[in-house]
Amino acid sequence: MRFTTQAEYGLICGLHLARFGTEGPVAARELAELENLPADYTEKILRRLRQAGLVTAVRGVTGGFQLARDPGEISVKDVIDATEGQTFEVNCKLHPVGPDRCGETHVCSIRPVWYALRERIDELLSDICLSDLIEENEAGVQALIDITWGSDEPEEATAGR
Amino acid sequence: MRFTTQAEYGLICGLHLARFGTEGPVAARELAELENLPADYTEKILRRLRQAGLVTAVRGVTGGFQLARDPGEISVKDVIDATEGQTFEVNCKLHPVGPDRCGETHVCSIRPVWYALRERIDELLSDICLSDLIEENEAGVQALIDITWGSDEPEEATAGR
DNA sequence: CAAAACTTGACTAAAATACTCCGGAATGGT
DNA sequence: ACCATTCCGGAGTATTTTAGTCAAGTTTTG
Repeated sequence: MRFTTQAEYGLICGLHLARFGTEGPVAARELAELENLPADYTEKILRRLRQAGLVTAVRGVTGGFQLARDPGEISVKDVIDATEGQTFEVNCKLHPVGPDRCGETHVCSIRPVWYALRERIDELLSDICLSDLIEENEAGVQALIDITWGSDEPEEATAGR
Repeated sequence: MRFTTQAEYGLICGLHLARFGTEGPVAARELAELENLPADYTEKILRRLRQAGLVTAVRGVTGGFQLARDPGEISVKDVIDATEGQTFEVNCKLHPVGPDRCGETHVCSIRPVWYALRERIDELLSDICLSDLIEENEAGVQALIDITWGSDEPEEATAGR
């Protein structure tokens, strides 16, 4: 499983606005151009961020988008929820194997695994906010996450597969 | 994002074999029938589990599938890796936004988030094995996961056994 | 009032998912 | 020795999702 481009683009947009949107709104087309994203699609994604209340839009010739609140108050989870609807979808409801098997009444030992996973995913992603990622400092972010969440085992080398 | 049916079916198959495959192999068709899964698709998924070395296959009229090792030695991650290839795919390589932006050389503050997420997902899923889920005891599994991984808030811990 | 920007929603192409199907190749029971 | 039953591998297909475009409209500024 993976996140769609909407999550990724949404994050890129959010970060762009965190970086360059402090002095007035940034136009969608301009953002797309600077970040090398497809223009129309970017516009659509910014709209979703607005609908979720993460950014505000200003119309008119000097218009554009701005973060609705402090970058420290917008988490990665917020952005993904806005663009994809949710971080991790538990299949039980929307994609049940069978109505009998996956119904609320039926006991299923697999279900708690998915719910636990979602909890842990959301835990991590709501703890990382745009302000943490604002600097183009990959090692810094890495260190921040490691400090907060720990890598239980002394990791060897690096992030490769 | 969500897991595909292959992950879910794979887990169901694994659990079925853990439950009923102790005395000789279980035929794919029979398993599918009992678990209410599409027969041909189930066969395909069992084949994947075999290719990953999680189950063994026996041909012939009394043939079928069996777990290749103890249910305590097969994790949920093992099953998902076998069926889906991996648990969480970091887009950077296979679905890059742009070759420039996502290349190894380019610095990206988002990347460590995805790698950290994958680590945490794998941590949880490799710690849960088929033997943990063998009983149709949802509350028990819930409790087990809570005990091992904690729900930070020590509340409502109905230690159901 | 015209240009530039957001808004909505329909539309399309490509990819992934969720299957089926078929022609083998083993194998065990009769 | 047959042959029904099973696994094996891969091709094929229908549906859904993703990724992105487009057109018509509204708001705002110079």
